[in-house]
Amino acid sequence: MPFEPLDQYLQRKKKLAEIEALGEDPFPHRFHQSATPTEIVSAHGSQDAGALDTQHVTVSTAGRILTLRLHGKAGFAHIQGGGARLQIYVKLDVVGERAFRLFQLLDIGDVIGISGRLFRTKTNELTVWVERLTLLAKSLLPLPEKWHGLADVEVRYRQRYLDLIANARAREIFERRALILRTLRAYFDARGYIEVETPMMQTIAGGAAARPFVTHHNTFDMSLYLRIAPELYLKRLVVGGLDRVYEINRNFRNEGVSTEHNPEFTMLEFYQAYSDYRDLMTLTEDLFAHLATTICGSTVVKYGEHTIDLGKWQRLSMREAIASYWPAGAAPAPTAAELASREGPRAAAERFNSWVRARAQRGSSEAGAPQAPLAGIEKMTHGELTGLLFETVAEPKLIQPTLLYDFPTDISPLSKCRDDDPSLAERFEVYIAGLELGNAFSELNDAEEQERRFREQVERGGEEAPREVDMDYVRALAYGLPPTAGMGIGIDRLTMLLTDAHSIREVILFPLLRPERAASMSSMSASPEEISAAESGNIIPASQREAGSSETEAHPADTKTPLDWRRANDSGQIKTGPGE
RNA sequence: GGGCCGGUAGCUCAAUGGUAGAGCAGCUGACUCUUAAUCAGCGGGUUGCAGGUUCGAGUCCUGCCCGGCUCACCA
Repeated sequence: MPFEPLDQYLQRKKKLAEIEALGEDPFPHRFHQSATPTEIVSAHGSQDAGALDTQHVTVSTAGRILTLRLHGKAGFAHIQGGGARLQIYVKLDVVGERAFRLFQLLDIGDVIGISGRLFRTKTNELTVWVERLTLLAKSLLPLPEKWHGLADVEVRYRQRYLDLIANARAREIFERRALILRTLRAYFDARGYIEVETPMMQTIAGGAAARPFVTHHNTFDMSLYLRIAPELYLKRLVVGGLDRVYEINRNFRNEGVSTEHNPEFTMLEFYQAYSDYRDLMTLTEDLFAHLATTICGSTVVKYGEHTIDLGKWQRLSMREAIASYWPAGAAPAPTAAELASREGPRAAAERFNSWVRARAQRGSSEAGAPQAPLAGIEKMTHGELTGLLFETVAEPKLIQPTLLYDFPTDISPLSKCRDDDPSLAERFEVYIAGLELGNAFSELNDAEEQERRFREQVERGGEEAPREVDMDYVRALAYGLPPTAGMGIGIDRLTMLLTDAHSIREVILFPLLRPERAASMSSMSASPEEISAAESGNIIPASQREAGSSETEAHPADTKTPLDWRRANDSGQIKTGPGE
């Protein structure tokens, strides 16, 4: 099926036919590389012309053509392979007439194999003096334009392959993401953890407060949820004697998307028996410093305008954080003691709201300040209010690495509480650059207390509360879970931090996007006249194309791709009109 | 879902309400060390979609679609 831009697609089809007429196979099965362009550049990039000549280095390599400069009976091109670019020089009297004719029929985007010797041009660029040239794959669609590269954010995400070809930074981000994963695995493997995989499809979606995705299993005729967290399964494993486990895998939460949220995201969770959250604070500081030095070469990393030292941490209680980041206009700032008191958080939240409302009336808007008052505070518990105040007032301000501790117990249903104050949980979160990167606590291992908290959640209800109590988990605890500490780290956000990326979509290869519109998809298919024209090598000008196929163009949704269109409608993925 | 910004040739972008343009990419030709190659010529558009105002709309109005940012949602 031809794709747009049709004229260029057909033009390239025509060249393909000419190449076949030369007796060349446009899609040969194999080609032997002695080295990739990247390897050649790193091995010989520093050798001067004299050294290259005396050593007479011959190479056989392959890659995608990114630039092409023909000069009559010779020409230059750059090929890209393994991430680096290498220039090649093709001369008629070296490669012969047939190969040179092939060279003239090549387009930017074609994949070729070449062999020859290395030399340096007049301008001292490392270049292959091509002796043999083979087409390895014909490209039928033009690559993004060479000056500006690929800038359209939507195309970069939808057609990530183009982003990876055109933007070196895209490739670097995902290479670095792989390095982060390797480093994490090595770190935990070296400390006696075993990596495990637990169910992604669960009958009860637990371990976090989030709306799950629902699916259906045919044979058992039952609903299944895509997991929102692996937590409850990993702790079952600790009950089973796997004292140190970790899992790196996807979680799914049926929520909105933002620069920090994708509905599926990758999470590291690890648990270690005979430990508590203090041990994990120490581990966190060590782990982040280790990651930064391994991946960025220093504990100091740049994130946008900020310079962040992952070797220096502050520890702050949630109440201290609220008190110290309280906006000046909403004075007086609550004290930690006030926030600890029975009505303290509510009074502070009301003070905050009246400030926001008054400011809205004055019409003043300070940069970065919230525009809407806190919603739903009437129904919130003491702990929920504290958590909300923290997120509103302090979280965006936590740029330097911070371990935030003393979470309210009533927003921490899976944590042990402090011995000296049952309203506070033995829990902390990791904040860096205003991002929430990690969440850790001493795991609640009292089965009866856990069951009580679960029942309370179910009774309180709400969209994000579990529908039923996971009694098998409670039963597992009843067999005895050693004192255990556990932690989750968001891999996507961690990658953002270590690659200076400011949207989660930059670090996820294929982030969730709204589906492409049916109408625009149908424009990618061509009419029968166009296809036969393509086969005969004739190109129909757009003006005639339009006239010749106007009947079918008039209702593309009905006539071109009826199945796709109806399917999209049935599933409600595409909005078809007002009022939906 | 709300607010703000945007959608013009394949790409990056122009165009007081008055004939839709440029560069790159593409095509033809010239050119045996170029690299944003150069030179000469050619083709390429339902200005996101649908209405409205107007003698006349890329431009103004309304609705919708799509994207980005942001707020809300999201421990």
